[in-house]
Order: sequence, then C-alpha cells, then structure tokens
Amino acid sequence: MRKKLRDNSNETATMRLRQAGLRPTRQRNELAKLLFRDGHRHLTAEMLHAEAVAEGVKVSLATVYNTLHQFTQAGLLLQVVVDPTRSYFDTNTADHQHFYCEDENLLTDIPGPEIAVAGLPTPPPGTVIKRVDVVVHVRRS
Amino acid sequence: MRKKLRDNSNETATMRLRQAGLRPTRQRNELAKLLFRDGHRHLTAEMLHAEAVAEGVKVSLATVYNTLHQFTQAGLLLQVVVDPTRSYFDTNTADHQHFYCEDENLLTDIPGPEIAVAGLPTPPPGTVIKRVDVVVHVRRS
DNA sequence: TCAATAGTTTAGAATTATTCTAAAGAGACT
DNA sequence: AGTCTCTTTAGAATAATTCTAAACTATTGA
Ligand SMILES: [Mn+2]
Ligand SMILES: [Mn+2]
Ligand SMILES: [Zn+2]
Ligand SMILES: [Zn+2]
Repeated sequence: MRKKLRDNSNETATMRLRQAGLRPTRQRNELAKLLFRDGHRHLTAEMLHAEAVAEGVKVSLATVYNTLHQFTQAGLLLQVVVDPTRSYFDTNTADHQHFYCEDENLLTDIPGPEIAVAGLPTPPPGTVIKRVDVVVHVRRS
Repeated sequence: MRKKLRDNSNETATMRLRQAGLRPTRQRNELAKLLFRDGHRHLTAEMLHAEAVAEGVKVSLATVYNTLHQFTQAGLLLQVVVDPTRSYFDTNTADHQHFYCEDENLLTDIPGPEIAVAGLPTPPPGTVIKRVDVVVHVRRS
C-alpha cells in the first residue's frame, strides 16, 4: 500500500498510453516507464531492450521495435537520424536540436536557446516544409 | 582524334584521382566520370552502381562502396545522413544544406544563400564542433 | 463472469544495406 | 619483363530492422 501511494509511474504510463490510443499492455507500460522515468533520453532499440532485460522486464526485441515506432507515430517520441548504422528515439518531442558525438555514439540535446535558423528557404515546388533538423557533429578533443 | 580533343573527361578524372592520392584505375576513373560529369549529385551506392551498369561500365557493387568511401576520405565527396535505411554521397563538398523529401527519396541542395545558423552553441565539455548539418525535411503537398 | 473479438507479443525467418575475406588482377617502378 | 604493392571482386558474413504466423491478452458486452 505504501509503495502504491508513492509510485504512480504505472498509472502515469497507463494514462499516457490510453491518451495515445494505445492499449496499455504489460510490455508497453514497462517500456514507457523506462523511457520516461528521468529527463529526456536518446536511445536505440537495442539500448532500450538491453535496459529492459537488465531490469528484469520480459520483452522481446521485436516488441521494442514495434513499441518505439508506435510511440513515434503517436507523438510520444521523435526519431532522430544521425548515424547511418542506427536509429535513435528521443523522448524530447519539443522542437529542438542535437549534438552528436560519433566517437562515443552519444546524442544529446542542445541546451538553452536553440540555434536560430534565420529565414526558412523556399521548399522545392510541390512540397512543404515538415521539419528542420539541425545536428552539430562534435569530436572528442 | 576528334573525339579525344573534345572529351577530356578521362584526363580530368585521372588528374582528380592523382591529386587525391588514389591510383587511377579503370573503375575509379569510370565512377569519377559518372559522379562529376554534370552539376552536383546526391547518390547512394546502389544508385551509382545501377547507373554504371546501365552505361556498360563493368564494376562490382563492392568496388562502388569502396570507391565512395575512398573519395569521401579524400575530400572529393561528402557523406550525408538523412534516411535511416540508406547512405547518400554528395559531390558538392562546399559547406551547404539540404532539402530531403522522404516521399520520393530525393536529396537536393538548398540553393542560394544558406540558412544562417546564428551563434554556434558551446559544445559539450571535452569536444569541439566538427560540422553543422541542416536538413529541411519536406513533404509532397 | 465469461466468451467472443480484436489487438498484441514473440520466436525465428527473412530482408536490406553494408562490410569482410581472400584470391585473382592490374598499376607503378625499375 | 619482373617485382611489389595496391585494387578488384565474388561470395560469405554481419548488423539493423522487418516480417510471419501462431500463441497470448486486453476489452467489451451479454
Ligand atoms: Mn545502414
Ligand atoms: Mn539502418
Ligand atoms: Zn533530443
Ligand atoms: Zn548537397
């Protein structure tokens, strides 16, 4: 009882899933709890699966992939493309930009006021702008 | 003889390779000619290989991959990451930015004055900025 | 309470892009 | 030409991701 009163992460996760129109299954709940427990995170499917396994959550890699894509479609995550060999998922769905360090495969948010993209260019005929991605590649020095 | 005087693409390609410190082999020459014959291009390895085959150039896909990476290391190409499933190589090695249309897998340069990235952010401790990538994702409208 | 239904999970196979291996081929230099 | 080194290539291997189809489970409404 004590525990229940202090830890509302289950209800929070369930609510988040219902609002997103996703059936709150055990696996989705557990993954949502891992994803959204602390500040913003930038994870690959493999990373999240390893974390789940390490914490004793029984879920398959296929389900992690499914879930990450469903969460992305539902607007709970953003997929970020920075590395040609892996896909990152970002729990920060606000409009923001990234540092990417290839040396350590580390993706982080650019803090504070974002880089001002001065004056969007006219998109090619027959298209409209969907999103502007800014990635600042850094190197260990 | 007439032909030789008008078409210096072979010599141009050879020179480009020598300057890059790459032995001018038949395959590298042919690929260089395809890559740099008209304006700037944005190609995947598969695309370049298909083009080579279509034009009767005998070269394996492995060599196309090798060559694209060697050209990139030599500074003749830029590798651009926009799509989690494929790698693009860009013959425009100037500092510039891209439109990417996922609907048609089309990567193009943003023409004219580039988007001004106002005030670079301070990189994470222990790192220095290597490059700033700006990709404007567009959708067919 | 409990089927019936529809949505979900999963193991394992399949797919796709890319890289590796190691043997044969070709450019460079004498 | 002969030697050396670098390059090409077929085919195998790898890695990330997706697919398949059968077993499972949340939801709903009697
Ligand atoms: Mn890839
Ligand atoms: Mn990939
Ligand atoms: Zn982020
Ligand atoms: Zn370009």
